[in-house]
Amino acid sequence: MDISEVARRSKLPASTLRYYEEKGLIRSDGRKGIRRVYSSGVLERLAFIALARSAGLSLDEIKNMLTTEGIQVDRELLLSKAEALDHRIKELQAMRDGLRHAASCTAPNHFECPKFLRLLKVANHRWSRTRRGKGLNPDTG
Amino acid sequence: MDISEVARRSKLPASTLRYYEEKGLIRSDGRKGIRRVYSSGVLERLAFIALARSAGLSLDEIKNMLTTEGIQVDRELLLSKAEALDHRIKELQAMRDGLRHAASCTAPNHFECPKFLRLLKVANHRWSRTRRGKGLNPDTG
DNA sequence: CTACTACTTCAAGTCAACTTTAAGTCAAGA
DNA sequence: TCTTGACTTAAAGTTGACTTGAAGTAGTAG
Repeated sequence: MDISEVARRSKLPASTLRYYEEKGLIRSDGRKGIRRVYSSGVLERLAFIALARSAGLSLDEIKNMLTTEGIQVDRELLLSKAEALDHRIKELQAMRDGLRHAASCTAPNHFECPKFLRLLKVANHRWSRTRRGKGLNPDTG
Repeated sequence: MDISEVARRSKLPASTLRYYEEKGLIRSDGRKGIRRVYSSGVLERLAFIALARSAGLSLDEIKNMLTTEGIQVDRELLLSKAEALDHRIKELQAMRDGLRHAASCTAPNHFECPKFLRLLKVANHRWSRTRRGKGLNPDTG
């Protein structure tokens, strides 16, 4: 496959594929002249990267979970990422429930609604235990 | 409260509070001389913002969910955000399950493990239905 | 051979969300 | 009164993840 086919099948722009290669997340299997040639395995790899990105992992973190061949076998790392995701899932569930409640709650100001405040508090407590470093995860819904 | 107390209680740097004010997410209730004075309600507001941020919403999106007084009463908006969060939660669950499986799976290469690939595929299918615009999550930061 | 087009590299630009810096203000204590 | 220190503003800098632009190259159609 050439880069345009990978781009088409992965729905990523070619520039992103080059960028990922530069960062060491994927490899082209060789060149045909000056042009990159990819094997089909790159698509699964890109699918994994996309999923991990959408789960809020940084490219560096993702890189650490990958080898040239496949997924890193560092069980500790994998499990700790899974654990972190689990916390994040609970935050999102609290947020979702909070929004649904706010949508149906008749209180004039949600910041005075006990149920809403409780959801906020639960999530915030979890979040302060959970957060790493100083930044949040940079991703959108 | 002055800004340092809000900073201490919200665990956000004062610079962030000023930045949020500049962006219209929070307000100081007045000034004592040149200095900002806050009412305690700002803490709940900041808690909501923190939760929404950690759920992946941008400051602009969050701003749209807030009024000067509290949470926006636009049920449509709130419910659609909740819906989007629900999709995201399922992505994260797929990722988490994928990682846990990878950690325990004995296959030499996870990209050849049917169970792992199935998890990838499920998540990616959902993702392509879910994604908006062309890019992945902008992020970050 | 010439044109065309899809690739290539490298550098610079963009964006969100902050953070840092420089220069100034003000209330309080020695 | 002078100094200290926590605040203030406006502007510039930072980071991660890309994107864009300029200039060059290689396979192919005419």
